[in-house]
Formats: sequence, structure tokens, C-alpha cells
Amino acid sequence: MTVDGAKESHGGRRRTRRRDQTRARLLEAAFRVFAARGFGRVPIEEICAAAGYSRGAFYSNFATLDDLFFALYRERAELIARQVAGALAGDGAPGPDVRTAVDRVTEVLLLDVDWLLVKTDFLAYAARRPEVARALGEHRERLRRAIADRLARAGTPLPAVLGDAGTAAHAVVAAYDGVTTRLLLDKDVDGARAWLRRLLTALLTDGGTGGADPH
Amino acid sequence: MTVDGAKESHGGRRRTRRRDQTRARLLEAAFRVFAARGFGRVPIEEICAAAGYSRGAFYSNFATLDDLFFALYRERAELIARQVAGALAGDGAPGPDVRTAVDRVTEVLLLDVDWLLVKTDFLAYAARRPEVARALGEHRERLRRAIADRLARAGTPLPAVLGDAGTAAHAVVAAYDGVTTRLLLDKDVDGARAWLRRLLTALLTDGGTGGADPH
DNA sequence: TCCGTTCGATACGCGAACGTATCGGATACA
DNA sequence: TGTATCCGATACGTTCGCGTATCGAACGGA
Repeated sequence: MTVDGAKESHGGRRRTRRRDQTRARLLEAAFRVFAARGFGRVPIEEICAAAGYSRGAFYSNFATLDDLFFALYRERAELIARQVAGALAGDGAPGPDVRTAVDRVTEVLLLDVDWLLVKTDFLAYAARRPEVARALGEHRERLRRAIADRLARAGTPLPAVLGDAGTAAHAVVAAYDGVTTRLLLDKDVDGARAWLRRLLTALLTDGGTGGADPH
Repeated sequence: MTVDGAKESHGGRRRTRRRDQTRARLLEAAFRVFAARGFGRVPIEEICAAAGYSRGAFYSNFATLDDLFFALYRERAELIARQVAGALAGDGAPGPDVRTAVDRVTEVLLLDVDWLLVKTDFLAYAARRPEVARALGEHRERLRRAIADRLARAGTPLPAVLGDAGTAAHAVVAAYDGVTTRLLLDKDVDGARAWLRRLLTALLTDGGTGGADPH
């Protein structure tokens, strides 16, 4: 066993400064490389090279490439989740209606195409590994809950087809995922953002001006 | 150049029966293997083994693994597109309102999780290759057009937020993509289908019973 | 400043997968 | 039925990437 840095359960580690830095640099480089080439087509050495290290550094910090990938996803996903939650929580002033929430979320999400690329790889990865799928599912659930809370707090009533705030939150996530797919193909971030806003508006408010009654 | 079967521009090929069969079998096997393990983690030999052939057969029919992957996607996508178009065109009797169309599409789509897996891989693949992205984009456009036509033919007016039928078709595709993501994680096909129907209903009809007016 | 620990670079052996070249058997066509 | 052609199996050599073992250097604590 050369690898022990992968386990963080270590009680009395002594050196940490340099190690943490290399680990962080490896993760950062991995993000770039994965985004550019796709997970699964990336040899370990390429990441090390991008980070300015040798394979020795990698094996000292991670057990396997999957390990690194998982850690990378976890780290970034956590970051995004905090951003979204923050944007949703800290939008007190303008009034708690749904539209402002939509605007907030739309601004925060869909910023970084590279992240969407990596996220898609991770989805494909997780979809074939029940364990990972569960972890990813839980993470998404946390996000959904934040959205549901925000929607519940809103004054505007939701369309009946969607039902409660929880269901509506699911819809929001689905819209986000849907827009992601399109964005990955045309790379038009601004367009995607506008389109997401439109979708969310259509979902979360009664169509309004549209046409006559249903039926 | 051992490979020439990859190019179909060949004017006077002489043998075709056996060749077509092995090609088909290779594609079929590739589908299974890709679905199970994911493109990018699959050695050529594994596909050949699953098809009951040796590497020689592969190299005689395809230039590279990417080649096969692309051909595979193309074939299956064409199939699905025809199914969807068929379902949309051949629903004359029950009346041309949007709800029946939604039901039709919902039944046809989301049948095969394996296909969704491969499709996701292909998305990640295409997102990094402008050429492929364009091809995939065109394919999706054709699908969208079929949906838009059907929507335009429908009696029911669409919500104003979505605007014309073309935009609404975009929304339909987005919903489909969104539901796909969820389905890949929880593998609940029936749930996904019900959820897709709900989403589409919410998108394509004015919420109806929901709440008061917007503003 | 000195020392013990740890980190990461280098060197090594190994196995996997690749792509080509060759060859025997199968196949369409006369 | 004969035969020229094609197809796919087998047998290479090579390259790539992996994981381990070893060692010098960096670092933190006294």
C-alpha cells in the first residue's frame, strides 16, 4: 500500500501544507483535462502533467482515477449547491415572488460549460454504478429541497398541474437538466440562460395571457 | 489500408451478404456493451467477443471505435425518430388536441434505459467535437420539427409564454431531456413516463385550475 | 540548526490493447 | 462446378498506461 492519503480517516497526519496544495492542484488540473477530453479517455499522467506533477504525486494522493473523479465532482457540486442555496436565501429585498427567484437561479446556474461537461460525464458514470447513483441522487435531492423551500415561501401560487412545491422543484431541476443538454450542443450560454428563464416561467406561473380555457 | 468497408462510397463492391450480417451483429453487440460499460471504457476486442467475432472482423468493417459509435448512434436515432414521427402522424382518430399527442409521445419515448445510457455517452462525446455536435443538433432539429408540426396542427392553443409551436417543441425536447437525467439515476421507467406526461401537460396547456392571475 | 518524517520524482516490470500483415476458408458469379 | 474475390481469424510487434518500489529532497518540530 503506497496510498494512504486517499483515506482521510488518518488520525495523526503530520505534514499537510504541501500535500493539500498538490492535491488541490491535481483536482484543478483534472477538472480542466476532463472538461476538455472527457473522463474515460484521460490517462492519469495527462492530469499530472497538466498540474505540473509526476505520477508519483497522483498515487500518493489518490487510490485510483475514479477516486479523483468522485472527489472532484463532490467538491464542485458542493460549491454550486452553496451558490444556489445562497442565491435563493439571500434574495430578501425585492419581494418573495416566484419571478425574482427564477431570475436569481437563472443567473447562478449555467455559468460554466466546462462544469456541465464534467457533470454529464459524471452522470454517465453514476448511471452505471448504483452506489454512485445513490450519492448523486442525494446531492440532487438537497438541491431540490432548497428550491422547494424557496418556492413554498413564495407568495405566488403554483399551477395546479404541478401540485406542491416539492413537485414543482422537481420540475425546475428537470428544466435545468433539459436546458443543459441543449447548451452542451450549441454552447450558447446566454441563449440557454434566457431559454431556461422562459421555461421556468412557463412552468411556475399559470400561462396567463395565452389562449382560451383548456379543453 | 486494410480498412475500406468503412467507406460506403465504394462503387462496385461484390460481396455483401455475410459482410452486412457481421456488421449488423457488431453494431448490436456494441450497443449492449456500450450500454453496460460506457463508451470510452470499452476495448474493441470486448465488442467483437460479444458479437462472436475476432478483431479482424472489426477492422474489416470499421476504421476506428469512434466510427462504430457514430454509426451505432446514427442507426438507432433514425429508428427512434421514425417511431416518434409515426406516433405523431398516425394519431388521427381520437381528435387532434394536444393531450392525445402528449400521451402518444410519452408512450413511445422513454422505453429503453439502455438507449438513454448510450445517448448520454454520445452527448458527452459530441459536446467535445463540433462536427459531431452539429450532426447531433441536426438530428434533434428534425425531431423537433415533427413535434412542432404536430403541435401546430392541434386545436388547443398554447400558453403565451412559450409562443409559437416551434418554441413549444423546444420545450418538449427540453422536458424529455430533463426527465432522461432523472431516469438514468433512479431507473424508474414508469415513474419517468408519468412524470414526463405531467411536465408536458404543465408546459403545453395553461395551468388551468391553478391559482389566481399572474401579477 | 538538526533530525525524523513525509512527499513526490524516477525507474522498473508488466499487462492490455492497438493496428498490421498474412493466410485459409467462404462466397458470389460465370 | 470452378475460380477469382472477399471476408474474417490468427499471429505478430509495438506502444501505452498502469502500479510498485526506491530514493533524494522538502518540510515541520525541537
